[in-house]
Amino acid sequence: MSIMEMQAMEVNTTTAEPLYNSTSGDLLASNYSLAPNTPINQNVSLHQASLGSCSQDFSLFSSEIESPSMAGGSALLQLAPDNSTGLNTTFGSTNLSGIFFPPQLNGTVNETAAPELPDPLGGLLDEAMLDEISLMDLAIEEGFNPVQASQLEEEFDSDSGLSLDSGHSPASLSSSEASSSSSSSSSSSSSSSSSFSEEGAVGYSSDSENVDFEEAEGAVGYQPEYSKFCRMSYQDPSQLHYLPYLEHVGHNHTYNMAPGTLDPEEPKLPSAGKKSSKEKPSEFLDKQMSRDEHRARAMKIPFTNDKIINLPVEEFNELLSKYQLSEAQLSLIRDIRRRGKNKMAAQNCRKRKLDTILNLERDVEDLQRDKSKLLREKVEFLKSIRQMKQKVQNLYQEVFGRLRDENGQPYSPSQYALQYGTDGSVLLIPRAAAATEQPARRQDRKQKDRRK
DNA sequence: ACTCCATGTCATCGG
DNA sequence: AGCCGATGACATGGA
Repeated sequence: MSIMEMQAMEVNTTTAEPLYNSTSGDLLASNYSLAPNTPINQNVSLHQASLGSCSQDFSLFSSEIESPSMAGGSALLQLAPDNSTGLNTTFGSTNLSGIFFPPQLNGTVNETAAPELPDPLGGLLDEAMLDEISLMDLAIEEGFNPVQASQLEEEFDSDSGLSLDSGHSPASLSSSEASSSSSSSSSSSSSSSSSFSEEGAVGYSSDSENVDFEEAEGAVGYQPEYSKFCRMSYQDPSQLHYLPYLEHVGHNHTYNMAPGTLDPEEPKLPSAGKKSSKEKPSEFLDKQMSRDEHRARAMKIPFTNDKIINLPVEEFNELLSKYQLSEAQLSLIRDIRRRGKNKMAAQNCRKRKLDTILNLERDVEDLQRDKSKLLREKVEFLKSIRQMKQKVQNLYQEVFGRLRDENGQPYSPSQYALQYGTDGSVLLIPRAAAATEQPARRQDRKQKDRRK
């Protein structure tokens, strides 16, 4: 309704108050009735006007029409409404000529309308049309199209709006995968094969104690959702049992390493058997080991890389204190611990980043749905406004066409127009006056008209 | 040969 | 001051 009011104001500069004060969207749809306290008045020029034969079935106004003689020279024709509540409306001081003056009326009356007279209602309707056009332009411009709208409408109809189908949500899928991953990683401790297991778990598994995965898990606190982006090895935990040895195959990151720490057993040549099927078992096991594991073995570190990496600080220091280790060994152990922890941190960081992207994409989808829904609602509102305006126009024609002057003649729509008063009255005023009247002078005009 | 992707690693920052 | 996690940047190797 505010849109309509604004549009009406754009056309009728004299409009100062809401045309309607109704919360009902179909305020004019039920019938053309006025609330009991909204009499329609005519100004003095209609002091002998009558509604003629319209009283019997004219639902807008009751047949109770103030007698011209009763009003005397300053007749204020009161068109008492019936008691219908269909239009519980307070008519403001609105120039009805601007809103209601029907363009068709110009051709239906005997008197010729002035050519300079505007066609306000038609303008309003055109404006509404323009609104829709501009809306559609906007919609198309921003990715909204009727096909999409219809699809969305079906979607909303079936899905009650914006909530995403959790069954289709990557989050739900990924969360289940995440849980399975978690259980997988925790249950794979005996095999030491999870990609979460880190180097220590993979490296010395053949000749050292099993990995304590409870500790390892304690170090990995983040259990993010698995997303569609997660094409990393831990996306499908079930595969981790079969492919752990591939995790570090061929990776030969030797930068930042002191030459003396290079593991002689570490495979350095890219041509050294790319096909695992042709490798000896010892080479196969070697390739399961990370570089740090090779280094640790070369430096004869007496405990697993997994412990080096995952033990709490106190236990780690306690472990170191139990052995007599050279400075090179201690340095390597510290590097192994640092790299191992950072490797886990990097994995978690990447998973977090992917999840963030996924969540943002879902947010974008939600917002796009919101936007599409609002656009469709706007279209519907504009349609409703257009229909209401049409009904108002019809009402205006009907009311105006049934008014009669003292001679029983209809009023010329080119010379007279209906106008709302601030007190809820409706005045019939000369068109020239209606066109030039300023809101500030409205009361004066009313008085002046009454004196006519 | 080249690109893309996953991963490891380092440097750095902030708690 | 040192530890530690987070993260950007870079390197590396596989597909």
